Parts: sequence; structure tokens; C-alpha cells
Amino acid sequence: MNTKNLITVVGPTAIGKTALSIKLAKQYNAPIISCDSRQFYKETTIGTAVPTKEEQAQAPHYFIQDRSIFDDYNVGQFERDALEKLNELFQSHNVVIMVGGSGLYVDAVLKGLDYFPEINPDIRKQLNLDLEENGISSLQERLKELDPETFKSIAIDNPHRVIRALEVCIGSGTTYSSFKNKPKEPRNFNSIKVGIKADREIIYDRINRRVDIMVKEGLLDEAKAVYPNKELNALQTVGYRELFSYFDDEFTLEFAISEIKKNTRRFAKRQITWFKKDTETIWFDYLTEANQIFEKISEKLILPNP
RNA sequence: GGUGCCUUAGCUCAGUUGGUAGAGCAAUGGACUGAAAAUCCAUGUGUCCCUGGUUCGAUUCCUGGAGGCACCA
Repeated sequence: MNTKNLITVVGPTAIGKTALSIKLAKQYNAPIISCDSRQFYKETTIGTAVPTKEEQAQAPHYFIQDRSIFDDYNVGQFERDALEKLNELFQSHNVVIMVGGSGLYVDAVLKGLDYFPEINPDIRKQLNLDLEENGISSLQERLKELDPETFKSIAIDNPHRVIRALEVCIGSGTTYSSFKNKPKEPRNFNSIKVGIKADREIIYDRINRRVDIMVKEGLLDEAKAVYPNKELNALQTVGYRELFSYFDDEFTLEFAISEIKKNTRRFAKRQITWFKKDTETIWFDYLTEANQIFEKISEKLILPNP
């Protein structure tokens, strides 16, 4: 019987995932791996709500600020890195906590992505130029020719999707669809998924207040420091882009801050949409059901007999 | 106190020569396989300030009232 357990904490931003993950880590003497695509980078701390030093001191944390915004990183790499780290941690622990708001990254670890070959980044650059010059229809036409199956199945108005499919077709010499829906390597741990929920009003209120706190703690200085590299993918992030527009004199400061709040609310909404699809997640209202969490989790844990 | 203008969606406002209305933004629902805090799709929200009148029918015209703004006292 498998006695290794991964407890994953999901939920919208600003709802208290970090706090819960630390509680769980202490309860089960477990390390924490982060599953948050914006907390990987050491240059961005305030705006991505990285756990504080005090929080990090309460349990070992992994994948928190362990790389730079200049490093290219993506879900596929994260899946491999996270699985490797989990194997290592399960050598000495029966429980590991995973926490994060990036739904795709969570699924990558828990369910696995299909294998795709490495693609030369110049191909994407070229396709983006094409998009800018000729619009999306020429890319759509090209995909229809190279991979009609994908052309039919993806959101064809979405440039990111079209370009990704095309870059795989071009870079691999075969179709994007030929890589998809292969059997995934089964996970060798017991998976427990915990979701934190709250009324929309409460979530939005917490977001608005948290943004104000970030500004007080020095978000502007932090954004200013990375501003010269504002084109980097890691900085296409709520809280930074809006301030870049302020530095560019496109927004007033007041407007930039209200945009950060709005975009964070929208982000939270998208997270909710993603996470509620998963039927195995055990949901807790963050206010009224917090004390039931340990009980519910204990029922699901499979631990070795003492 | 007088005169003029305004009051329509959560907000800013359009509009109906009288047939119960529409834009932008906000909001809501959804999608998602190496950009994912990214990207994309879909959807309306209504005592048309209140009251009485004219009319088959009033958000629209008329009377009275309330609130706001401007000017004059």
C-alpha cells in the first residue's frame, strides 16, 4: 500500500492558501512545494505575495524564488522538476503539501502533461511577428494546412493557442495533435486536493485590501527595479504591468492601482472557474468550515502503521 | 427666494417625432497541455426620480413635487 501523500491546497488568490499550507505542514511535519507560476522568481516578492521569511521559517519551502525572471521556465519543466522533488521528499516524509494558484501547474503535477519536444524559441518569435504583421487569419490558415485536427479542436481565435500548435508542428516536423492524449506516467503518491472558497464579495474585499498593503510595502520600488525588463514573460503579471503603464505615463498612479485591483479580481474569477471543474477537490469555506479541514484530510490520508 | 438645465443599467451617458429602451466601462458565465497572474470566447443587467393628467397606450407631452447643478437675488 502506498503511504506517500500529497495534499494540494488550491483556491483563488488572496484567500489564505499560504496560511493553510503552513498549518498543514506543521500538523503533518511536511515540507511545502509551491505551485505558483509567479512565485518562482527572486526579483518579484511583494507583488506576487511570496510567503514571508517568517512563514517560510515555519516549514521547508521549495520552488519559491529559486530562479530569476531572466530564466526561461514553463509548465513542462515545472512538471519534471516538481516530480523529481517529490520523489526526493517522499524518501523522508509521508506527507508533502503543495500549494499554489496556477491551475495548469497543479494539473501538470497531479495528472501530467503530454510530452512535447523542445522547440527553438526563434520559431515563436517569428510567428509572433507574423501575427503582428498579418493578423491571426494567416496563422489559422497555416495551422489548417499543417494540422487540421488541431485546427478543429482548439480555440482558434486565441493567438497563444494557435502559435503554440504551429511552433510544435514547425519545430517537430509532425503535428501538434500527434503528441496529445498519450498515456501519462502514473503518480506514485496518494493525492488529496483541498480547496478554499468564500463568497465573492469577501474574496474581492480581501484582494482590494491586499493590493493597498502591497503598495504600502513598496510595490512601486519593486516594479521600478524590474521595469527595464518589462518585456520578460515573468513580468506579464498583475501588479507589475499596470505600474509599468504608470511609469510610461499612460496611467495615473491612482488608476494603475485600481486596475491592479480589477485585474486581480478577474484573475481570481478565472482561478475559481478552473478549480471548480475538479470533482475530487474537498472544498472548505474559509470562514465557517476551517475547523473541519484536519478531520476531513485525516480521513483521506494513508499513513504507515506505527 | 427666482430663472434655466438635469434625473434612464452598478458607473458615465445616448435614445424613443408617444408603441416599456442601448453604448462604453464595471460585472457575470465559460474555455484552457511548455506564455497560464498569460491568452481567448460568450452574456445582459432596468419601478426610464415620484405623483396626478391627456391618450387605446406615457420613460417620452402637460400639472404638481423631490433631489442635483448653474446663474440671478
